[in-house]
Amino acid sequence: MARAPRQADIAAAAGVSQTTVSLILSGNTDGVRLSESTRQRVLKAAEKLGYVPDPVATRLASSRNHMLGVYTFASAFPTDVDGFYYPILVGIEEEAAALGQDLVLFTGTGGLEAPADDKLAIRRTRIADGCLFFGRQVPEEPIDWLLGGGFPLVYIGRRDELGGRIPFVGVDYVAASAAVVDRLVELGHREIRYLRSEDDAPSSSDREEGVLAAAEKAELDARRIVVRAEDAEVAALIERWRGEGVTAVVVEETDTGSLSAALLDAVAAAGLRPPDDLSLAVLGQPKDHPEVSGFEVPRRELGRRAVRLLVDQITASGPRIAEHVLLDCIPVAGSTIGPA
Amino acid sequence: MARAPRQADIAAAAGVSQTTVSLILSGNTDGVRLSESTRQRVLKAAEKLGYVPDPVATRLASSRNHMLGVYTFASAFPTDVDGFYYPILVGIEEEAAALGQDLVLFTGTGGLEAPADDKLAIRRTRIADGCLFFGRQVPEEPIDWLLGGGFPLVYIGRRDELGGRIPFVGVDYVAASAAVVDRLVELGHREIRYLRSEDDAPSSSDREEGVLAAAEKAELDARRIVVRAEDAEVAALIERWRGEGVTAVVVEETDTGSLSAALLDAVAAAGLRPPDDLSLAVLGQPKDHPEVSGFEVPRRELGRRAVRLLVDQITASGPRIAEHVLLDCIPVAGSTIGPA
DNA sequence: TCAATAAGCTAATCCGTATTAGCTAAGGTG
DNA sequence: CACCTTAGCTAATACGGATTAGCTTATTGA
Repeated sequence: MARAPRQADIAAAAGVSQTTVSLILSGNTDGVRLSESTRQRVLKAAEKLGYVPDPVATRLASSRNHMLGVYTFASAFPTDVDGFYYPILVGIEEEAAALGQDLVLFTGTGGLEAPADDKLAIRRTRIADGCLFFGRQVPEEPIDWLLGGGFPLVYIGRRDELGGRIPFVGVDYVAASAAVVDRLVELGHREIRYLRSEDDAPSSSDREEGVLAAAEKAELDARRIVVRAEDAEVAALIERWRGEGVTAVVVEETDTGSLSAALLDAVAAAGLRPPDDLSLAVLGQPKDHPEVSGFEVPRRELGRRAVRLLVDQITASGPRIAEHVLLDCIPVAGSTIGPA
Repeated sequence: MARAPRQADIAAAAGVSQTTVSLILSGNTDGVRLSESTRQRVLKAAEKLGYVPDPVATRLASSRNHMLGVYTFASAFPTDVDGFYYPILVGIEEEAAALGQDLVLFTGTGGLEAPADDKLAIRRTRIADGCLFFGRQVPEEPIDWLLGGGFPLVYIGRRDELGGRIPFVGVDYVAASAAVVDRLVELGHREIRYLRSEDDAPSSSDREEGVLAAAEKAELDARRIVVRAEDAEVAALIERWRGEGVTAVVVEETDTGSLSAALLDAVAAAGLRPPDDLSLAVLGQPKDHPEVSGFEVPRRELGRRAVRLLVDQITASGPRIAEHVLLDCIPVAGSTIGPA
């Protein structure tokens, strides 16, 4: 059971020092000069012995090992919100591969663990050159600790915590949501309702902000527009809105997609057919309903961009600057929006 | 920018040596004795400084880092065979989390790279304590190299290459497929066709083997049973089989699921309604068709089991033995099989 | 001919932790 | 009082590669 060959083994085989081997194998860009013949001898010996640098040792000595961490506060492969995060992961993997980076998925971050374990788990991320984070809430203390230590990290999703020091790649839900309402207004709608969940994730607030901004611009009565509701209450709301003369309904799309699904079901159950009986828009893309108007969240691009930002941070020489990127959504015309 | 505290810093703060700190923080189960007061002093200092062991250094020194590699020969998050491998990954993540292991996804294994890169990428897996492999083909040379070096690895899917030295967790397609045909025979079917793709993956051959075994047991004419075809040819086959008096069709389910989908479409297009007009079984579970008879591949369990086997190998003290595990499929009664 | 230069290489050290061998001082034994 | 325990701790080194300072030999210049 032969051990993996080290630089020292190559050195012995080629009759040089370990230093020489290291210099040759790592490119030797410095002022140190080595003859071409030595170079060849070392390279040949390395090839013959099947040498592969030990990434752990490399990292310890030089602090680069071409590994990016991926830290999710839930499961990296979620089963319940099936498919929502998946395209982001696809984007992450694609870009990481393109940039020659491996991915380390930190597990043990499930709900069972105590926050203390979370702290430890987050610190573990330091084994990688940098780390991507996803999740609703930011555990401020460990993240602050990582940032303070100059550890490169990028959040996926907008994060304003810690005084804006957290670099992130987010989605411009405000603009995209406003655009949807703008379009409805253009089509003559005045009685619009915006249905959102009780949950207070940043992405929800952003959408609401966009909706309200567009409503104010159009001088609609903002107070009547926003309606918070649970899935079960949606059917009753539809009935009420009919009485109020509502001509358009906008609903947010969350990661579980249950609220938009409830709305679509309720509308169908009430016998209303969009866009004739009611205009319908979803702020996001409901699963299995490509015909619904709204916008598409560039999830794959989100992943790719986050990886690029992270690698930029890792390779940046100067003092690190928190970078904040907001990606535009792609409008989806759909067939559920029509004139009032 | 304060550097992360090291054991040496704790040692200085507590007035002891780095060795003492290491012993205390790592549990010190050996014969070395330390007083309770020193213990407390060190622990307090560690707590105060916010010490976290450097995972890289730990690994370099001890050769365990609680990281399991995951090596896929394509993308870890495949977009084309969407969802087929996903449950396996879910299982891997669950079990890894349960066992306190992180996951390293090795990328750069896409189609663009030359085989030489594959070799390098595979060797890179040595950063982890062990590695899981998926994929149709086994790149024998690098795998042999890893095995030869005593590196723990487990394949997902049956692998007979390298003289059976490759540990794996597979699925007993032979038995599951035979069971499906047995059931058809019990119901009185004598003219059965087995539709499979041209592709020669082990999982395909296994299914065929099971089908043929059951056919022979029932003394059916084995030569007429197996039919290899492309998706496009399926419609024509259906027509032919009607003429031949075929009463039951069995189709294999591959990772893309395109062949079974083609068959289901063709049957519907021909106006045949199973199980009355024709009995239909799929050797696996076609996406979005839970009503079809056949069996369910325990994909999540596959992932979980592979992780367990890998961790067993890593922690095994004695000489490593290639372990081969075959999991049973879960029969799916479905509603597309009936009496002949 | 003697020093200055340059070419080609290596010794030594570091990164942070784990581990082994062994040292010291206090207490006990014959 | 010399001898042995034993408790309590540390020096030294390994792990594998990166890096810096500097050491030999030729070669050149005056």
